[in-house]
Amino acid sequence: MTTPSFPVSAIVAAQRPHRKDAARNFDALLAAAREAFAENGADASLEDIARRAGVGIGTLYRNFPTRRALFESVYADEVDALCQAAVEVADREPWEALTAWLDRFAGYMVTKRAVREALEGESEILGACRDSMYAAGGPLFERAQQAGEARPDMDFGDLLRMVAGISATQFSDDEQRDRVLAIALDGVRTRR
Amino acid sequence: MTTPSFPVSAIVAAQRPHRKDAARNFDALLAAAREAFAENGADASLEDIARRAGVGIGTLYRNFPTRRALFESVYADEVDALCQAAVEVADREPWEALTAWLDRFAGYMVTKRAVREALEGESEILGACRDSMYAAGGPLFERAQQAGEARPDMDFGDLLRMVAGISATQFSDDEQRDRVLAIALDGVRTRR
DNA sequence: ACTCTAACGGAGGCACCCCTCCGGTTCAAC
DNA sequence: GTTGAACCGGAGGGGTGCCTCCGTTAGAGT
Repeated sequence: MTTPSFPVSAIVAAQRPHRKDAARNFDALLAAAREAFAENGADASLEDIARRAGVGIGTLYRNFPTRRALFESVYADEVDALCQAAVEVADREPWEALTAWLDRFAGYMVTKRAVREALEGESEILGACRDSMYAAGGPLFERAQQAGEARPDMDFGDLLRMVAGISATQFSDDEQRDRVLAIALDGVRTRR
Repeated sequence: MTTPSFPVSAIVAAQRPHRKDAARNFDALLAAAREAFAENGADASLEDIARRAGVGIGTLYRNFPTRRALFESVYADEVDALCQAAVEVADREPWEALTAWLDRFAGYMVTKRAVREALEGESEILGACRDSMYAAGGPLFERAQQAGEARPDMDFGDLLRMVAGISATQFSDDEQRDRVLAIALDGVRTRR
């Protein structure tokens, strides 16, 4: 949005320890945390995460002094992937590109309900994630607007929250989720 | 939906104790629980609820043996109010009646995020709540469909989840929430 | 091979929550 | 007014989570 976008996961990579065993533990912790956050939401037990990683609780705290620090690290590269997806989609027709990216975005939200909370939180890296996301998806939306495909009386933030809200909801099955999302996106599309 | 609708709060009223002090505590507990659930979601601390009600934890457990029992009782009359609103709105134009009711529904979702979870849970009274809600709102939607105002390729369950999802999301302000909701509902409306 | 420093793991103190149980209290019926 | 049944409050035992601290271990540089 305002900030230039760059791979937020680089910030995390910089914190990866140099020693071999330490690096291994660092990775195991991230993997375990990713699992745990997906299963139990953002307030998963830290002790459980250490257990899953086969690591002492002390090691967890040494690498990630706060729950938030761990949380941020976990999602940095998911956000990167999302940004990457925006690039891959850029050469399609405006509306098609936008919806393709939003589908991808929605796909994340289903399992990673925690990402959603991150969209609001205030912090160095989480802010960078949000900025990256806006920088990646925003232009897709604006292009659709300029092509006259998306309604002009809303902004990208509106759209993102709409999609986030819908995809975070529990549906009876994936079909229902897709159906509802498509209907809502119909409301975003310009009438002709 | 399938079950006939009747005031679910009557089920709760039947469990209110007869003795004066007991009845007072029962009411205080419900009020405290309503507050706590609104603030902290469905997993608010039971001990905190008892504290707020100025009552021992034992009293809470005597009246509501499980967290779920308390939870159900709290929301029964909110659901009743929602059903009542459907009646009040029934004499307006089909589309206008539907959106008016959905606005009311959305209003609940903002604060009472717990109601949303109730929409899925399985249990005697929670099931009755869901049925009541469908019985109240469903006809409004079908009327709009028959009037050619709402698209025919979706059902009331789709609509409810869409609105629930959007309103449960955190927005920067109420205006944004209303704006996004209106856009999504535009997708529900038949094109002309 | 040796060292010494960075990293390890988990015990332990604290806080919170759940739920049961029981001695004391209060209502209401007679 | 008396009385007994219904109701009360909260102490207490068990569980889980958070975070710190420190004796032990193992990698990296020489």
